[in-house]
Amino acid sequence: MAKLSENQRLARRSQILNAGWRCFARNGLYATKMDDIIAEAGLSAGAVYSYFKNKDELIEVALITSLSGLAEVLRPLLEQGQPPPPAQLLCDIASAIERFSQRDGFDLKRIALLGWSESQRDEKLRSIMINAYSNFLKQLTAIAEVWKTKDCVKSSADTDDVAKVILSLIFGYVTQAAVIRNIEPAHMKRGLDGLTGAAPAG
Amino acid sequence: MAKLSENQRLARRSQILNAGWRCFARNGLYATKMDDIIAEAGLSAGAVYSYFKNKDELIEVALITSLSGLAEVLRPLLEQGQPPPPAQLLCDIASAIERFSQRDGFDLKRIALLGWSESQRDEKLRSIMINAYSNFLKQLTAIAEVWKTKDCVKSSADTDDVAKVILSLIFGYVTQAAVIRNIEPAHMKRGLDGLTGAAPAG
Amino acid sequence: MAKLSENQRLARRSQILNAGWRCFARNGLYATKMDDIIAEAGLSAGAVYSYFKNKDELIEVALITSLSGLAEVLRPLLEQGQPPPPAQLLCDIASAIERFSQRDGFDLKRIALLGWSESQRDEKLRSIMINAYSNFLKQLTAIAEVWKTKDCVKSSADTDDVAKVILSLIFGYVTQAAVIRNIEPAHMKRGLDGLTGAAPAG
Amino acid sequence: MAKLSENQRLARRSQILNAGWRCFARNGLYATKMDDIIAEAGLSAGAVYSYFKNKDELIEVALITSLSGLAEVLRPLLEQGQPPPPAQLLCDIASAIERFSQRDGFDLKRIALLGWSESQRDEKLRSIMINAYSNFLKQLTAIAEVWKTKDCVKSSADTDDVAKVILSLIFGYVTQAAVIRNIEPAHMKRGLDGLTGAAPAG
DNA sequence: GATGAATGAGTCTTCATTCAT
DNA sequence: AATGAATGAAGACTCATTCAT
Repeated sequence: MAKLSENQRLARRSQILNAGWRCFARNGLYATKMDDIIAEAGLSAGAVYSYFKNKDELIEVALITSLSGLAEVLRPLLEQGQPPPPAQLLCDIASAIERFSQRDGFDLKRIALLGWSESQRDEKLRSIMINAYSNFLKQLTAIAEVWKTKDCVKSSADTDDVAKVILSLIFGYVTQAAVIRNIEPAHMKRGLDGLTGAAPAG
Repeated sequence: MAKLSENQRLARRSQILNAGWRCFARNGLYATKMDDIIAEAGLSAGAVYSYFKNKDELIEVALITSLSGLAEVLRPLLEQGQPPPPAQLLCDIASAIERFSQRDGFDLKRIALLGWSESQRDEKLRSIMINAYSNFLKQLTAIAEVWKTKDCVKSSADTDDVAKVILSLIFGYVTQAAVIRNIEPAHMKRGLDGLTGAAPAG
Repeated sequence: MAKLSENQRLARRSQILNAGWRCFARNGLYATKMDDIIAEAGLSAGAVYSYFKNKDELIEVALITSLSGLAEVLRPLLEQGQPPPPAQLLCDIASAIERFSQRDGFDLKRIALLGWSESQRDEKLRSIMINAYSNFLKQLTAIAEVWKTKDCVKSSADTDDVAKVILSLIFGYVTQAAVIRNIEPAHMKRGLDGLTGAAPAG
Repeated sequence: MAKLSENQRLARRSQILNAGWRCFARNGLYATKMDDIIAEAGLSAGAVYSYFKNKDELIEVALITSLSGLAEVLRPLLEQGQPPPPAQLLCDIASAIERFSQRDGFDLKRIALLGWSESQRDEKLRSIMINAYSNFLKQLTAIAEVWKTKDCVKSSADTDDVAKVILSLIFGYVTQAAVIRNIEPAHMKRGLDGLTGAAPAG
């Protein structure tokens, strides 16, 4: 066969990675066997192993690229100069995650759960996650600053803490949506709205 | 050899379960080998297998009992007639989780991540989780009703949605504390306070 | 099953090692599959792997213990105070090797060839061999000193060089016997006798 | 593409064979992968396979041509009408082997060890070796006859046995030089001289 | 003729589980 | 009841070889 172009190689790699995502989302990291991924990718064992050193690398890349996929999706929401109020932003983020999740059997929320779990035993993965999430936190802190100027956030508040609460809400949404499957973006908006702007919280 | 009393059997079972928790928290569900648990419990393979049918059962019981342990811990906070305002309640819950976590190598937060992850491929486990979490949600809804009477929550709010948001905050706290390790109960309180009771959120 | 005594464990290990020797002698190091050894030992894979970490360790131990077996066999010949003349000693050594070789499908000469070959790519193995062979050389040097006093060796000779020549003769016997299979201990005696004690060689 | 001339084909084949020799000498027969040889030869897999049917053939040809290379080198020493005395001849042969070995990563001594080892499981290879070595033996027998006339060898000696002893010395030199790396051609001369021409060995 | 990507049979190794003692 | 040695099915990975381009 002719030498593959860089683009073709990248496409092949994506094909395998997609197969991995689908299998992992369906069965978890460990119950997924290499043969499952190989069959799902429609390739041979050798072909898969020429793109990924071993199963661990495939897992790692699958988890890490999910993370950057997520960052890509959230960027426009987090970098806008005029962020919507908290409840609306949260709803927008949850919606973006849902949209991203619905592609081709690749469920970002499930992958996120796998990644969090795996990060507890893989320090390298955890440090990559810390890096990615710290970035989100930084962006959320900046947004909280803007919110202060719009009275969405108390002027006395610590914007770092506000950012952590928002990130918690996002993580919690993902978990609840994946595990209990009782929640939609709009619920988050309405619930946070209900909690917000009422009398002082004391 | 003499028949063991019911109490002795129960103690043995706990001993194994504790060993399982420690191993799972340390290494995850799959990287933990039965031999690890056997060694950690200080028993023989045969002994462990006389208390648990197989590894899957041990995993299941470990995850499910964690869940009920958590329920036990949260009960006094969720059932009190006079709940503190949202930010304070959240802080209390996070603190309770931390206290519960610090026991003898058994980290509830890590176990929670494992459970969420595992629930994606084990429907039986997931339905048990749904049951437990639905209970929390019901209790939180009741609390949200009380909050309404205290103006901590808008009178127009849907208390189910408020409950979901509170549960998200708890889940998100657990995730953030386990993965990023950047957060303490007080941050949640201050952050939610900052977000709450400011001008209308629109 | 009951706990095995130290002796039982050692016996089991020998059983596996013997199976390895037979397989290696028959088929070489690499064409021998673990399944061959497992079948030859009459055990299960797991059992074999509980005595040897992996195939490499089994190979290493098989080669190294052969070496010490050889040393055991040669010791009485090399340590005797009154060594026979060179040609006779060589014949005795070759005979001892043959006797050692004929046990139960374990051919020391073939194993030696495998070991020499393998030593070219395994420095650890090579250094163990160097150690063992250096010992032989030392003993042979001492013998050459005795020979000098008996006029079997010129008084002007370097006994280290004499020792190296004797070792060469042993190695060469092993090789020729294993590869060409044209030689017996007596041939070495007669050939060396023919070469020795004639007119000056210079 | 244009058809390659016979000369070009032969050059290509040599190029591959040389690559094989270098790899085999470096890593042994089995740890050397076809990809190693392909890379060392600077060709493509397909190209190599158009010159050699498979790895076994490449191994066989590499070993056999080494053998004839050696014969080529030794011929002038073994066919001369006036052979030097035994110790000197041995030294000359060892020197010739060393000279031959020092070419471009191709170590004849290592290849010899591989060949001996492999001959234990490949009867075809062994019979080719027997053929080549028998030739050496025949030439050495003729030389021993000459030695008899010069009193380097006892007149009563069996020249076949003398030849076998000389071949053993050569094989032993190769082994000792490759494995222990403690020996040079001159040591063999001096050692054999020390052993020779002293008092009757008796 | 040449290429090198793809194949897939073949190996090593692990580990949950059993059961003879 | 308890033990822990033994089992063997299952899974990850390799690498000689092929063949479409």
